[in-house]
Amino acid sequence: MTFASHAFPRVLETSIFRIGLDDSDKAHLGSLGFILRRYPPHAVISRQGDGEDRIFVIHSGWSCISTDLADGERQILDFPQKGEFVASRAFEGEAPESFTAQTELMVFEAPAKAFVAGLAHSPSLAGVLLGAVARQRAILVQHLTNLGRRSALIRTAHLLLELGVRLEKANAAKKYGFECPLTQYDLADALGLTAIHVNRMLRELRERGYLEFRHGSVHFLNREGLEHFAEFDAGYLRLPGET
Amino acid sequence: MTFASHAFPRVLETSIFRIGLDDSDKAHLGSLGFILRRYPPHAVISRQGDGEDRIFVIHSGWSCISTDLADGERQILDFPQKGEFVASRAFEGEAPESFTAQTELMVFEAPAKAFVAGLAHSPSLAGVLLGAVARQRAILVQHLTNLGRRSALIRTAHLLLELGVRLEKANAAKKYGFECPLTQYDLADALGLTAIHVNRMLRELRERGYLEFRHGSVHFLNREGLEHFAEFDAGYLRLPGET
DNA sequence: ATCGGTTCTTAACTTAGATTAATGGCGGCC
DNA sequence: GGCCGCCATTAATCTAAGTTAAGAACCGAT
Repeated sequence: MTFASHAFPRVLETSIFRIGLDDSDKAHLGSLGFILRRYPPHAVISRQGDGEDRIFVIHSGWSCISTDLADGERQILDFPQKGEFVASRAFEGEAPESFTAQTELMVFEAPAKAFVAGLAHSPSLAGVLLGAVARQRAILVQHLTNLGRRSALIRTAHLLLELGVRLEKANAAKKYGFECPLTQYDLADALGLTAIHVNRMLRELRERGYLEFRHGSVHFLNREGLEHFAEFDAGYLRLPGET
Repeated sequence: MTFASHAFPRVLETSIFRIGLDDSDKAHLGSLGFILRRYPPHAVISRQGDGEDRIFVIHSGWSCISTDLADGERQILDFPQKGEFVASRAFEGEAPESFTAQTELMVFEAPAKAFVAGLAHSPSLAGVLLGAVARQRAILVQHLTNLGRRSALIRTAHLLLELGVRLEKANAAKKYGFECPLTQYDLADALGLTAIHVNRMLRELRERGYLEFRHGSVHFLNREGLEHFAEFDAGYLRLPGET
């Protein structure tokens, strides 16, 4: 009994894999070789172009998945949260994305090969994985829509609302908001803006009485109003099978 | 022997599913109930919010996948091409995206349930599906990066280069370019720009000697130069297993 | 306690892309 | 043939967001 075999089932309870698996599936998941690892802040866990063959389940801490551009800029694709899984292109081929820790980060890791091979023995696990992949896709699609067709102000609000809901689903939010160690530069790289403009947008949201983002935590002041203003509908964050 | 059972194997030869399947897998695929259907231009095949349970493989024609915004605008997510598959959220739950024909469109359709159930009996098909899903994700990720961090000019070039490569892989490109029935409004909705600005960007690309887009066809004049200018690297369009 | 780095904040100015408006081409249809 | 609707094209103007610059607040390290 390693540390991992203790902690892993516990994380599953609030994870993306919590729905649709019976005990034997979960036992099976536990046998796929997930081990718990720790990365320090700013550690690059996998770099764009690597031949990557691990899959990850977040245990705690913040990280980001990003593409790196030629001129040194980056586009952040997502901030995966506790219980969510990361497998940029683990299902074969080189990783077109980087995975970087932002705070101290604890993740469960397993070799992708073992994981994929394991799917053949557990149809319900395969189904749950497809559901999780579909949810990731929906998140990416909303992000893309944000960048393409929404104003900077709404875009910023939308991202913070989304993170709020995802953290709630992972039981990692507070009643009024959530802890968020992201800098305004991080937000800018996710939102396709400059950090200066993000600062303006946060001020605007504060002045309009929607939310405060100070000292590393987001505090919703008028969440319902904000959701309406940002045309935010959390439906896309629901897991298949979740009510 | 229906029409479909004739045409379907033939399309597979140039499709996303061409690699990694042996004859028995292909026979299995053929038994999943794919039928060939025709949709007229502008037909809405599935609408955002539908409980959707079909999956599609494009046979011929152009279509788009999009999200519809409250104010009547839309963000086009992708233009799926011959041999590629479409299954917005078919793996359970409601479709957060619309699927619309742009020209006359021929597609193979099958019930998602039968397809997903079939995966359990064919591990290699499941693996190939995961690969196809990973490629779709990579396309989406490039699109997102385009919107977030690239200029309108490069963004436009990048999209046209991508479509060129995808059509070549489907054996549907000409030596110097490809037929493209998209309007500048369609491009605008994909690129997060206005049609007027797309027009300016196409003129600019023409004046710089990179490409011409006239009378429904894209003609590359200096493809290598353009790929360099647009930082375009087709690696992300490769299928796992493809050389 | 002081220094240096990182992050936040604000103001002044510039620019890429949106908006508005107008024109011409082209194909379908009565 | 002439009308109508869609699409391409261009110019003039406006605005959201970027750029540059410069402090202030905060933090850890010496």
